Order: sequence, then C-alpha cells, then structure tokens
Amino acid sequence: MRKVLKYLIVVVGPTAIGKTAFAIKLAQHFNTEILSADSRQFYREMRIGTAYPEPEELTAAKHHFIGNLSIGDKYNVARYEREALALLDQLFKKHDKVILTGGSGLYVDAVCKGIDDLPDPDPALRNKLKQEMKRIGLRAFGEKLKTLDPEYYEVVDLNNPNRLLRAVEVCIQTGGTYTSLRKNVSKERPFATIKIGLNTEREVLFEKIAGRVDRMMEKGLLDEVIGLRDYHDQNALNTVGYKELYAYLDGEVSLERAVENIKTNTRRYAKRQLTWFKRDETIRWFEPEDLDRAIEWISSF
RNA sequence: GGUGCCAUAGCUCAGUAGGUAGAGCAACGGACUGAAAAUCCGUGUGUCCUUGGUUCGAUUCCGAGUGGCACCA
Repeated sequence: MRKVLKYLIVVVGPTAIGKTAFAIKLAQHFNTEILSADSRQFYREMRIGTAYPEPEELTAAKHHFIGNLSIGDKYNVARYEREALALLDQLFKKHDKVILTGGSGLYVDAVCKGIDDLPDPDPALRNKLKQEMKRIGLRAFGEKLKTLDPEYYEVVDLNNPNRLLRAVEVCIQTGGTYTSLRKNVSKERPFATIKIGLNTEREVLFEKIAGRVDRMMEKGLLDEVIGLRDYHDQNALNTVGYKELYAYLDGEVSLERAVENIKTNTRRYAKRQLTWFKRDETIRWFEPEDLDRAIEWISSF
C-alpha cells in the first residue's frame, strides 16, 4: 500500500512582501490551514506594529500561533518547535498539505530541520551572568568562555554578547561544553517541505515598507505603544515599531524622526531576513503576484 | 538687473599649501541553535557642476557658462 505523502508548504520572505495574503490564498486553494512562524505575532497585544492579520484574514483561513501568547509570557524556539510539530501531527490527519508562513528564519528552520537538544535558560542564572558580563566586560567574559569551552571560543563571535552569554550559560547548566551539544544536523520529519520565497526588487520592497509604516501610524500604532508602556522592558517589545516610539515617548526624538527610524530599521530587518533565507538553496523564489505559478509548482510534487 | 557666497558619495558636509579624495547618516554584503522584528561583523559605492586657460600634471589656481542661496535694487 502506498503511503500518502504529507507536505508542509513553507512561505518565507522579507517583512511587508505580502506573505500573509499569499499564504491565505494558498490555504484557500488547497483547503487547508496556516501555521505562523512570526516571533512577534505570537503576542496578542501587539497587533498594529506587527502587521497582525486582519479579522477578515483570520477567518478566511484558519491560523495557528497568532495571538497565542501574552506579552509577559516566556517563550522560545524550542517550545515553538515542539508545539508546531505536535500541531502538524494533528493537522496532517485531516490534510495532505499544511502551510507554514512567517519571517522568523530561526523559527521556520526549527520546524523544518529541528534544533539541538539544549537546556532552556534558567532565568536566575541568566540574570546573574548578565550582571557578571556587565561588571567584568565583554572581553573578560569571553575569557571565561575560553576556560569552559575552548572549541566554541575559537568560532564564536566574541563581540556578540548574546552568543557569549548563551554559551557560558549552557556550559554551566550542563556541566559540559556547548560545542558537544551543537550537532547541527537536520532531523527527520514525517513530512516533506516545499519552500516558497517571496521577494521583489529592492526599491519596490522599500516602498512597500514605507507605505506600511505610514498605514500603521494611521491605524493608531502610537496609541498601541502608549497602551503597552508598562511593558517597555519585556523582550517582546524590543521590536521594530515599538522601540522607536518608546524613544519618542521618552522625549529622545521627534515623532517624525521616530517614524523615519521605524522605516529605516524595518528595511534593515528585511535585509537580515533576506540574508538568512538566501542561503537556503531549497527555497524557490517568486514575486508576490505569482500565486498561480506557485500553485502550479506545488502541484507538480 | 547688480553684488557676494556656494557647487565634492544617495543626503549633510570636510579636504587637497596643485600629484584623481574622506567623515557621519543612508545604502550594500555577511554571521546566526531556547533573546531571532533580537544580537553581532564587514564594505566608500565618486565625470570632485560644465567649459576654456595656466601647468609635466587642475577637484584644487584664473576666466566664462550653468544652477542654487543671500543681500541690494
């Protein structure tokens, strides 16, 4: 008896390119559901600034991992990987194809390839290490890593505080080395992936970004940020569109300047996304208007 | 209309006592394993407005033109 193949259709691309609308049309065409892989649309309080799908869009196709968290919730990629795989297991009972879309490359990869088995951070330890790094400085903290995991010390970006901190943290938590846990091998999945990248000319993308930021302001992004003022120091709010308006609310820049900064930082974010996705050679790229061609390609599997 | 000042990177500007030039921002390229819309690394991309002259050599000095700004009419 022939096993029915299950496909995860992955739609990625830079912010503002039109992934949401594209994915919804695909979902309607294949009569299936959508998993979001957007690390900020998880938070239900952040709607305008994350370009959260509109109510009509959410009813046009069933979405998962949209607004499933509240701002104070602790979350991480590993949890997302587990939850997404569990959900896919369920969805593939009803559907041969399911759609995964979002701009968070790390989260997409976690679902498609998996990530290594590392311990979740211990908040108390992380806090302690943060303070230690602040006290002794980045360089000395790097030396600390050298004694714990000399192999990783050789390859890590010593200027990157997040990387150093995480590596030291894992070494202390496990009593071993970070290197020994970094297998970096793709895990087996019970489904095949079809990856679609959406992109267009840089100039057009930048126009889309500027237009979308203006629309966010018209829709009341400033009020949304004011409403979230008490959560300023939450990680979820360390996000383009929010941090720049906090700077305005703190009197550091004019509103006009803050909006310009949102546009600039969104462009940079889009560039980082493209850098991430470009190295994945299994992605086939389309213009956001090429829905029909994409469907044709998907159907050829 | 007259006088003065200015014209150099996408933008704002510095500079070269004559030997084809450099800052900030923007941009571009890259890394990425429980913070990832985060965090970090790298890279000047140039008819020095045009055109004559002086000079071995002009972005630089001189003349003219064009454009912009200011003041005076």
